[in-house]
Amino acid sequence: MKTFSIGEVAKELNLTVYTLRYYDKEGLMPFVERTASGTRLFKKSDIDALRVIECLKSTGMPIKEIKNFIDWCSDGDATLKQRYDMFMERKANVEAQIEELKKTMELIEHKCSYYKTALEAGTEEIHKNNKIGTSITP
Amino acid sequence: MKTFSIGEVAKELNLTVYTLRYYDKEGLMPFVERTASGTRLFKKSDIDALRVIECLKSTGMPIKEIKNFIDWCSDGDATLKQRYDMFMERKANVEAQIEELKKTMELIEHKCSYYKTALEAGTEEIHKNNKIGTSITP
DNA sequence: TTAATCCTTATAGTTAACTCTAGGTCAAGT
DNA sequence: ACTTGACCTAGAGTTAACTATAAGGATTAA
Repeated sequence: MKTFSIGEVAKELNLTVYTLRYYDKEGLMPFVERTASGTRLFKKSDIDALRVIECLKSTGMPIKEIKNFIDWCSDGDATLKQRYDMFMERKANVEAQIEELKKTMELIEHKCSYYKTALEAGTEEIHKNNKIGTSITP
Repeated sequence: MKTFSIGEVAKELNLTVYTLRYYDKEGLMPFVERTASGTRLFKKSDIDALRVIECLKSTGMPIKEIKNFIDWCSDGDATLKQRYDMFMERKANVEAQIEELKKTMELIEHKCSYYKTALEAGTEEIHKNNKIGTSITP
């Protein structure tokens, strides 16, 4: 079976080898095998697992919690419920994050048009006697 | 004009007084006035400005960059272009973040259904002979 | 007036997630 | 044989963003 070096995996996932070794140290990759002399041998499935880890990371999940999940995976079917619950919670969490970003977007877009108008007028003064709340400070 | 104490502002914005003082130290609130004895007096407009700061923070903007923006605000009309460009860049950035989260969401949802099926079957084995790529490791 | 409850500064400590260095091993090429 | 470059570990250093502590000053309520 084809295997990959830590350098190859780092390139593939846009991570550094330092980061991968750090993840390993934190217990995120107990499944990665080694040669007799200690060099890591990554399988295709290990890279897939790392993609899942990156996915969880991108939801803002801290590494220690990701480790819990990895441990549950090693523990087998007894932890299916925990893992299901975890992903359901992640789902709700990501939905909330998207909503939050959409709210943020509204204010950002307001600022874009505020500055567009000001830029066209050459001065922010144009907004100064706007008292009806269409502008947001500053 | 009505003013607010640091404690009131902290409560209003769901921040701690430590955080607000930290922001001040980092130069994010040069507009906040003080009493003769040094106590901060926040105006309504200062709270609005802090909301904008929180908005920028929620886009993932580091505090040092937010400080640049605050400095530009103090510099007046000469910096309108920078500020406009900054918000346009933030807009693109937030759009990208939302897209990223939507991609993340797809994998998370896949995992939810993967574990739902496994949970119903009582075992992950149910997915083991699925070779057509509808499952994602682990 | 005295106690409580704010506020202040300066400075130290914490946490997460890297990021790097030093010193060493190993396999391939010249 | 030797050099090059990628790998290894242990452990130190970095950065951002808080978070807390110590020591003290001001304001209010009994």
